[in-house]
Amino acid sequence: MAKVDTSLVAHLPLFAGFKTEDLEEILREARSARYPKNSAIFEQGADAHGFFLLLHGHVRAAKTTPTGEQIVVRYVAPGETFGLAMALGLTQYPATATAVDDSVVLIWPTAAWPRLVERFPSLASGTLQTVGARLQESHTRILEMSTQQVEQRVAHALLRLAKQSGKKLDHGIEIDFPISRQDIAQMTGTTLHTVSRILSGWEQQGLVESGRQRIILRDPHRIVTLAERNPDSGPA
Amino acid sequence: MAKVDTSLVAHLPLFAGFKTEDLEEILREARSARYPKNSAIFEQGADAHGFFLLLHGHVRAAKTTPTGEQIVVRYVAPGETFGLAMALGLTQYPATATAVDDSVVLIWPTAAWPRLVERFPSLASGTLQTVGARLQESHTRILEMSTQQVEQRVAHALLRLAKQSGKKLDHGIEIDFPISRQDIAQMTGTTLHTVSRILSGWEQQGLVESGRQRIILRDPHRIVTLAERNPDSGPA
DNA sequence: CGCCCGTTTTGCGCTATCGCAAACTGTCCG
DNA sequence: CGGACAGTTTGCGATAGCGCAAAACGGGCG
Repeated sequence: MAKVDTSLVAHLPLFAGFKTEDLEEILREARSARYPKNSAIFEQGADAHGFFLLLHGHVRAAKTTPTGEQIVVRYVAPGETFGLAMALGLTQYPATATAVDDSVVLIWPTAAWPRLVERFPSLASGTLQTVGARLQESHTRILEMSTQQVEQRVAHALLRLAKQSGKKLDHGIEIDFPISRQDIAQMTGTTLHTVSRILSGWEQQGLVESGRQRIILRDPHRIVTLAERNPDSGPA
Repeated sequence: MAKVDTSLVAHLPLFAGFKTEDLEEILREARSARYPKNSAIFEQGADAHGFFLLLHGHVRAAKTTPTGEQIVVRYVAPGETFGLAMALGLTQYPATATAVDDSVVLIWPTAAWPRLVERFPSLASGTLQTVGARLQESHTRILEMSTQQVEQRVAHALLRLAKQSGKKLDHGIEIDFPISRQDIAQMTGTTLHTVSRILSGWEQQGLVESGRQRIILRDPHRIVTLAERNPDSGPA
């Protein structure tokens, strides 16, 4: 079991205000693991054996229906926690987590959570805020799906991804992990076909540059305009 | 400031395991208030001055877009908390809360939260579970909006309402508060017109009985079938 | 008791988006 | 270097559900 350096996590909001020795105590309970690109981290419905902190890479959390359709719940960026099932009172993971890039995580065993929370109550409050933020995002997403057209939703999704995991280039912002049309469709409640058509259109207008599992926002500002555009304002 | 009887809240999951005197200490920080039908409890964007526990009645939490469209985030039933903004790290309410029936609530001032969690850490864990459950519901809702047709979504919504706030009648289950077609549309991401058409159809088939802001599920079992029905199974 | 207003119902044309199918393409592997 | 394949593009017909408009309804209040 590798020793984990506190410097890796000390700057995270969740651990803000912790003393180095406390951090060490917390990290002592965790082990680290590496997941190669496209490998499963845990499966929806499996017993929640632990909770995770992503150190490197990118992870997709997806939910599957009984009939096999999938949606992407979220993409996890480095520094974020995931697989918190047990803290939320579940015994099984409600979604499947997959590494979309070579990824490194810290894993705490489920059993460690009650102990840690008792010892460090602020962990619970901190996690509460994290989960609260995710709840807000979910509500925003529901609002968007209820009131906006597909093009606007895709615009919002890309902007969010760019903000969370965008790499600045001189000619735009690149989303810093492999993401397919299908993935975007599953984030926005549409089909890969429609996403493809939209991106093709945007590409022609110079808004984006994209290829196989790769998207660069060339003109973020105009995409913001698109995202906020009232559907019936202005001509075609 | 009225004294609040612990027996009102002692049975709630959030307070399970609390000693009577602890409960009294917690309740001492709260005051109760009554909101008549259709009155606002707090507005989206207003400073979060407190958090709430619903004792009697029913409350609708709704989110409004900049352009004025609304969605219903959820209906709050007696025994549930709402307006937890500050516990989630927000300083303003992310939604508007309205009493849809004459309602009675307990209100804790925002400032009491840090004190209470410090004194009773299990409040944080308990709230975490509550919020976690809501997050799951949100994800389920997103999944439904992404993969199901309107009729199925309406079926699911009504079943959920019936489960949460259904009153058993000998000829079915009645949703125990006033709810309009528009409300249901805002819960399922559609229009009141479509909801009206669907309910009309169901009424003819004897699945429901409904009227002005009133819905009775006459045949819950068949509605469950509808909700689970694969869109392309069976003829029209 | 009758009026008024919010709610519900219903018709009809429209279109955004899906669904299917087929062709295309960039990458990785052998 | 040449598949083979996953991912992408694109065309085209079908349709669920929207948007608008108007009428019917039902309850509460003066």
